[in-house]
Amino acid sequence: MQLKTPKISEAVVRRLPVYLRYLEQLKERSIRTVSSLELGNQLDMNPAQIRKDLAYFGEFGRKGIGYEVLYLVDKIKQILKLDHELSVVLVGTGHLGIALSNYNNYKRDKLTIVALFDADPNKVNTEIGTLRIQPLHELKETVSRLQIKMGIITVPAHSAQEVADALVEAGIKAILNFAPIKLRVPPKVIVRTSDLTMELQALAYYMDPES
Amino acid sequence: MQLKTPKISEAVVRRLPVYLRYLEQLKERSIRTVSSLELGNQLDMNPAQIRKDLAYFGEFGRKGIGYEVLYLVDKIKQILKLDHELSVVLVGTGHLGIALSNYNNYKRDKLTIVALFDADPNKVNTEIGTLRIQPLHELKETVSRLQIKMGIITVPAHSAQEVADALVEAGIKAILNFAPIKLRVPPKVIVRTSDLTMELQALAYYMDPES
DNA sequence: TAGATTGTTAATCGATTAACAATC
DNA sequence: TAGATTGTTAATCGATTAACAATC
Repeated sequence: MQLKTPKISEAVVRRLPVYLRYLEQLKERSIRTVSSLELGNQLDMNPAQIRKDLAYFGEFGRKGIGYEVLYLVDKIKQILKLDHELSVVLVGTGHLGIALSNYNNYKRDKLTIVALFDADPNKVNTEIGTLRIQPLHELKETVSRLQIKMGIITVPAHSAQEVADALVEAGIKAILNFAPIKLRVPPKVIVRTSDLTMELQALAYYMDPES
Repeated sequence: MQLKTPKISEAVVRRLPVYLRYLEQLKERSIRTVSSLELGNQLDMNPAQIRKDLAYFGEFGRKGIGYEVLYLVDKIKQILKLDHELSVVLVGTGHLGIALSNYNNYKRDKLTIVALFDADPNKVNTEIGTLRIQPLHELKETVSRLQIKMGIITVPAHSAQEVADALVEAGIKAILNFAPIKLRVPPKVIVRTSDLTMELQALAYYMDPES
């Protein structure tokens, strides 16, 4: 029911989970309200930016008081659509895949990994947590039966494009890709790539050559 | 020997590994030269941006010709300091930690994970690849003996700050943090946090509520 | 009421893109 | 030479920050 949507930049969307994570902590500590100034101090961000980010989506605060923690948590979850059930499929049950599928255990939202796939016949039909690893030929049927919208790719680079194609074919709307490769998908499908080794390489730049 | 350094933005530094990754592919395919136009097409980026990014660090191309792949690969590695040996320590040998330590097997640069640590006595002294998992009380001695400059944190959120403190105390200059928490470190230490669940949450925003 | 803090407009800052002279 | 493509300046675009009236 978002009426005012002037056009939200990706930078804003990426900050919302940051706010959410901290607000969840405040919630646990039973803190009722928080100001943008306090939030900014804790997160090393400009308070004006925080107010502006939130104001894109509505008037969530009260002048002179600040933001009510419980209310804001709910609102941000709504904005991020974490209040709807959202089923996720993960392909590639190596160490990274398993690490991500453990996310289910900690989750506070309705984003759930509901199916695991792997090409390795030795892994197929073994279980991780409560989920059975399935063979890839079951992908399409499972995605449509469980109404899965989002996919995570944690397979080696050489098979990532193939898996992406299969996910798109199965009707997936968004992909979080951990393979170090640029995926080609139709424009309607959203891809976000997270390359852990590239992060390391970028960090090396800031290393002081001496010392 | 970088003389001209007008002040490079983080956005630029984060794009260099993207260029590098693609150039490595061209190198493997024995392609000699590439233009910014071609690079831009392949990477979905603006060619002017690519030229500008590279020009911050020197004149690497030739007018009318483009960039020589081998030369540019070397230059970018130099800029990112991937031509120096750079030793990395990883703390937390859960699935994510193991996934990252496998990076050693694929590496094309001199960035190497040389030590693994874990708090769990059952893991200590077991091996992952060629590395023995060490107990945390050996951290400081190992970091200084092996001249380790960079650390990766893949422990649960509740112990991440403690580990960060220990890394800083041991003399680490940069930290790549995968725990979902904002770390407090002295200003001279560089921290980059990569929160995989936040990526998923941000992606949920773009989900079409219908369909 | 006085103090605090929002939501929002205006000012600033920085990053991206376009354009083009230089030149291979 | 003619065509291609760089390096770089200028123009544009967008994001961040400051400032402040509104108001709890």
